[in-house]
Amino acid sequence: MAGSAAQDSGESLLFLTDEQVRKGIEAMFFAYRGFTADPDRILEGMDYGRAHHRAIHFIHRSPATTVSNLLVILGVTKQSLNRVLRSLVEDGLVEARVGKRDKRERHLHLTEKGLALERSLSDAQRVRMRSAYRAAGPAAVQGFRQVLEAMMDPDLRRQFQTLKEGGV
Amino acid sequence: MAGSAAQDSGESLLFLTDEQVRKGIEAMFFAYRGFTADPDRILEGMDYGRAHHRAIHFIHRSPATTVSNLLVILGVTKQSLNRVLRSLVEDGLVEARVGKRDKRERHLHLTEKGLALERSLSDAQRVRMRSAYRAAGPAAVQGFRQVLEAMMDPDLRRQFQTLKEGGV
DNA sequence: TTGGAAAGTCAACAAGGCTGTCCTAAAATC
DNA sequence: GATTTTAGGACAGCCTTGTTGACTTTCCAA
Repeated sequence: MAGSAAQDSGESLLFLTDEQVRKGIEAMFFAYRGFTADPDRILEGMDYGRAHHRAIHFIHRSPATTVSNLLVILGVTKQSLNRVLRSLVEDGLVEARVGKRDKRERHLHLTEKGLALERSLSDAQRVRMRSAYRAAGPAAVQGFRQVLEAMMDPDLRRQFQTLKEGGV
Repeated sequence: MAGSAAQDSGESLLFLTDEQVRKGIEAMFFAYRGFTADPDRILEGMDYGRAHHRAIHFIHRSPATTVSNLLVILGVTKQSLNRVLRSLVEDGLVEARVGKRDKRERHLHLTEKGLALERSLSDAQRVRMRSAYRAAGPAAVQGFRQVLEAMMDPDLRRQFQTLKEGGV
């Protein structure tokens, strides 16, 4: 049966069969495993995990960000993030500077040591990303980004777009 | 350095700036959150989590699959999977039938109750997928699939492609 | 100036990974 | 026929990373 179109209301819907969608779901599952595999390998053995990687990534991404900011971006509870941040600060990868205007806030920065780990993690992840991009081609990459963006929760999409502008 | 093209060997590489790649990484992170959000909401409150969802998905996907098969696909240890399967069997969502040719094997099937939960989970996930696909358009969807496939580990890619053929 | 909200910390618990070990039954091999 | 390998299950204990609940410090506004 292969190409049986569930409904045939014009070619704009033709591609949306349950089969297509299910394949997309599984592709997402398997691809995410690959996506995290390289950093995971680097972190295993050190006392860190994926949670530390995420914190490091976004602190690098938005230096001087506050803990609350990070909470929103990462979507975890502050207690959960706190444990991760504490170990990073203790190990001298992250510096938490008390805010000048608001002393309740802690502004987060990577130290030299933190920057070095960040670089090794993101290098590993970029190698895979880059080779996937190269294999798929520029047009595919654009489609990839469009679908991912459409898949996000609206709140997260806004977060993503803010970061996007900030970084370009 | 921001936008410096690391190497400039023709326009086929030009788009691969660090910025582009970093955005892809973050898009992947945020999109995966959205991807899992709906099933997670359904499962919370029940005694189940994402691990149960994954097992249910792939048992539904490949009925009569064995425990070993599932281990390979899910990429976890048998101890970890066993805990999940045990609770699903106890609760009457999954049936484990002793193999006829090889009595050591257990062939896994969803019961009516299991099928019902599978349906509600995959419906929720498909709604989001479908609307992302619709928003991005057919060409984008193809690119999306190409990049995801290129991002997988070769072993996982083979797993994925096997499932893909089986299902069409 | 005081009471509430916001930012952050500490403690304890749960899910779901992991390793290691031991066990049975069945199949495959010698 | 005896031995080894394979499929699967069970139990113990550990780690990471989520969660809630209770607490302090700081800020701001009534």
